[in-house]
Amino acid sequence: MLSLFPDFTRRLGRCEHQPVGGCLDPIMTRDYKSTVFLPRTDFPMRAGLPAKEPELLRRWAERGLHDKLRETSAGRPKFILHDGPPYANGNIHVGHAVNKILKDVISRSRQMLGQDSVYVPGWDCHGLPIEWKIEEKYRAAGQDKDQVPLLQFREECRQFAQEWIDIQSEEFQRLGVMGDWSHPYKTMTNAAEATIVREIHKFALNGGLYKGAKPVMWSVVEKTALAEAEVEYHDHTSTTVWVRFPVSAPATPELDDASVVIWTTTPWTLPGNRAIGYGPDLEYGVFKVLAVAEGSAAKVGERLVVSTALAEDLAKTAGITEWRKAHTLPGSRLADTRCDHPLHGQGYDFPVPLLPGDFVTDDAGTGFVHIAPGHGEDDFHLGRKHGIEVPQTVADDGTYYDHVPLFAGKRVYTPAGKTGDANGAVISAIAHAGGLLAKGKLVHSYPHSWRSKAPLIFRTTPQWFISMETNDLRHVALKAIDDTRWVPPQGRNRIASMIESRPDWCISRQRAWGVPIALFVEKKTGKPLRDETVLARIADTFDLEGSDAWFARDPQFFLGNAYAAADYEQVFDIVDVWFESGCTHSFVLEARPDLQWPASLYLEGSDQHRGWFHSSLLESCGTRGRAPYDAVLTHGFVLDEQGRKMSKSLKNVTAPQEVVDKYGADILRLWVVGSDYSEDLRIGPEILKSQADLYRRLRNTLRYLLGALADFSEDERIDVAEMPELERWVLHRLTELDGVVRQGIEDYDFHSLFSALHNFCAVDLSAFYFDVRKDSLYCDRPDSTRRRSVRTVLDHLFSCLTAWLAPVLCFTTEEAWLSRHGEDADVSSVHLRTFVDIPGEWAAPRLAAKWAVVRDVRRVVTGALELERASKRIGSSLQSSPDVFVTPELHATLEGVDMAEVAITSAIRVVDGAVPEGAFTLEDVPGVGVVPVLAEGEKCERCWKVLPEVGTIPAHPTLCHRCADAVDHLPEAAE
RNA sequence: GGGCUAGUAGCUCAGUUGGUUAGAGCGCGCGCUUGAUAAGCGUGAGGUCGGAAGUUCAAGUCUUCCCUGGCCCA
Repeated sequence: MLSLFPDFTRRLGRCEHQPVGGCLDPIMTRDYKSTVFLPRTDFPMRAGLPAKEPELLRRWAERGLHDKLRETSAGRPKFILHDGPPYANGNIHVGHAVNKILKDVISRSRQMLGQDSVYVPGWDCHGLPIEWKIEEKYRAAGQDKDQVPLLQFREECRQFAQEWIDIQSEEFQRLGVMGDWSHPYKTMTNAAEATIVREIHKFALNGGLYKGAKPVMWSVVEKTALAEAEVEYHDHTSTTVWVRFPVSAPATPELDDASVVIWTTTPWTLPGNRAIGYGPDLEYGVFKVLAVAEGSAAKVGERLVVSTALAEDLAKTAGITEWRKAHTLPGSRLADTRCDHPLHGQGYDFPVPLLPGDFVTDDAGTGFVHIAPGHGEDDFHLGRKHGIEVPQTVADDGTYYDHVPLFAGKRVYTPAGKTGDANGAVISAIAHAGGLLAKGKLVHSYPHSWRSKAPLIFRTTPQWFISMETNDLRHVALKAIDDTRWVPPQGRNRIASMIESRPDWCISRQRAWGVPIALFVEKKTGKPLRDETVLARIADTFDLEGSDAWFARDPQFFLGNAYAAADYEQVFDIVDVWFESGCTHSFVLEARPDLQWPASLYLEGSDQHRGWFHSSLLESCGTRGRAPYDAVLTHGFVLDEQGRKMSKSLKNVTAPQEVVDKYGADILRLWVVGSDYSEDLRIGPEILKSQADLYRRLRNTLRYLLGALADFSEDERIDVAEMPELERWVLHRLTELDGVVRQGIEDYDFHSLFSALHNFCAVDLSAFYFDVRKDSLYCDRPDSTRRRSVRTVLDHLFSCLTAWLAPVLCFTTEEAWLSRHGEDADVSSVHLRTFVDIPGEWAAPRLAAKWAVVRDVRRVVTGALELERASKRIGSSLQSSPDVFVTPELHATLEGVDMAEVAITSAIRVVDGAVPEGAFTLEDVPGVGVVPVLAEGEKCERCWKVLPEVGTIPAHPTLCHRCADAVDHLPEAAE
């Protein structure tokens, strides 16, 4: 017998590509390679996802997969993930992608868990940013948008929104997001607008809605309020003044004959002063002036009250050269003291109380803040809290109203945006009255209009509010927070602390693109008309004509015959877009028969604790008494690889469109579940590359299964009881993973679910099970129990893995599924399946414990072989036939286990005995030692094992017994 | 400035009520295989657990302070 290998084998390998007749060896061996059952599949190793994914999307669309899903899952318990609407403005960014992918993974998981998971995407359409875009267009054309008819302007906004909805819809669908894309919801449809106005009316009817006032950023140049986003900050030089407010009613004797000193950068707000704020935790001093510098406005002998920490500064500024601290007072002692206004006796004769304010600090000024409720946020809230009226002093053009004593008609800012005469007039009047202690200049950051660049003022304007106290809204909302599941649980605190402290909800905006607060206010009483017939007529008209009707129709149409339009003022304010999106639960969940109220889940970025979660909660609690959701899940924000915010200037932006084009959506989806989205997520080139690596492992696992399962037939299937232990161990692992998968879905913990699956594919399957079973798959007789067992298990693996991975790798699993089952399958999409119902008999914990030991022993063997390889004594592990020395306990445990098979050696000797000197051991596997031994015999040309029997079979002189038998019983198909 | 939150190997993440030499997967180096081959297997190197101080027999884990990020407010 000639020793034909390894060279001969290599030659055979090369012969593949030559004409068959030309390479047969003269001594009539066969080309046994063709008798080996190698994996066969058309599922490519390289995915080509950017091209493949659109094909699958087309296939799903053609076959109406979404509708089919709805049909087949009719009657199942519903899972309703209610979509938070993105704003219909601009292409999607990676933050949108995270949000939508996460929603999709959750929705699909629930579907495959056996629920009817209906996802209806939606869009937020109204609001400022779209309005700007349209305004910009007119400005660019040199037109004033105020000249454009309102309805035409709104129509352009509507079209703009719709254009972006179409684009975003495409982009979302490209990510594989499954939903009712043919019937999304939009806040600008007639039905939505009608429902929104009905919800406003509910608040009007239940008394929650009231007309009040609120300070807003106001441009006197443009005569309009500005939203925060329209404001930019620039340096501005302000005139600052220190002003005495004589104490008129001291609550404590130390304040007798003293004056409280305030400091302000806006002297023009002093006519609007109604109180003084102090810091309850600050320390104050009463100082008696003993000497002053020349020209100082301070008077020797007077007593001034200021914060101790700022006294020095004041003395310097006011030219006080010597003073004595008469008393030290904690802020709390100032309570209930009243002062006079510095212009007392000239029309400013109201009391000026001292009020505690947490916002008062001793960083700058005097530790006292003059409170003008009409001209500042803190001022307004503090005044409101203490029942102080809000004086209206400045008109929309920046002049004092006629009713303002001394200063009527003076200007804060001119129509050109320059400083007017108001400051000077106020300062000189106070100086004349003896109230001015000092003045100066300050350069500081100050709000300006983004458009005119003119400085802004705070001005109180009439607005509509929803009361947090009427109908006990605050408490109802807090109770609703308690009754909701928050994931992660910190979300509960976050939103609760906001609800606890938030002021009433200002829902009015002076804008054009949105839903009007469609009410009539009776001129005589100032009260909104609460006639249900009229309100219903308004909403019903909106249903038919949209909210444009409010602007297009005669008000008498809505009022009907019962009221005269002349007696009522029609409200044209637009409702806050947060109120609109806070109503989605009504016009989507309640309106659609395929959905249900409340939602199972709301899922957005953590900023929505102040946004959509918040407004939806208040809206629903105010009208329905509970939250519109059972659970709320939040995710973090997407940062770059260094954990920095993405920005164009840093050039660290990752665009989802680019990821999809380069890697495919499945990679992006993998990244989402591979990240801990309860915290901020990071993305960038390196992270994407490693996700692509993870993907490759999963794809190749599916590919190997497909190849090994080629032509699998039901006849091959074998009962669990007849399977080898190794196969039963795999089934046990499937049982465990099934638990991990279901728990992960329940906890929305996809990261651990996913790493468990990946680990399983990499460690248990690829590195162990597949590697061990290649021999059986490639070389055993197809009708052998062992090979049939393997293929049965591979079939289960394929079935489980494709289902478990389908919610994440929605494209790849479908590709694999179709590759296996083709067009003929009863189930034409992996997404129409549910997770496999794992038979109870698969669980085998004791077997698992045993095989953990087997794998420990295996590690010692592979470790020993590695040394052999390193010293070039062997290459393939099949060239070895090691001796394994084990303790008696281990020996008993390994009873019945074919360690040669497990360790992929040609033979093995497991010896019950002490580890000999020089044997290979591993520290963490005590009682096991391996002595390498070269395998004896010849190499079987078919299975490559080195066995003594090779050469003893006359018909097949180069084969082992098993292979000779297999070759003699080749199935016809394999020939 | 306030509320919430994070910082563990190059990357993504585990680290239970404080308890041995801090783990996994990926990537990386080396070797093997060439019958999963732009694959597969084995093996190795990599961490002062953001920093400092403290509590303790013992700290990645508890306390305080600081640094660097993120979201929401002011």
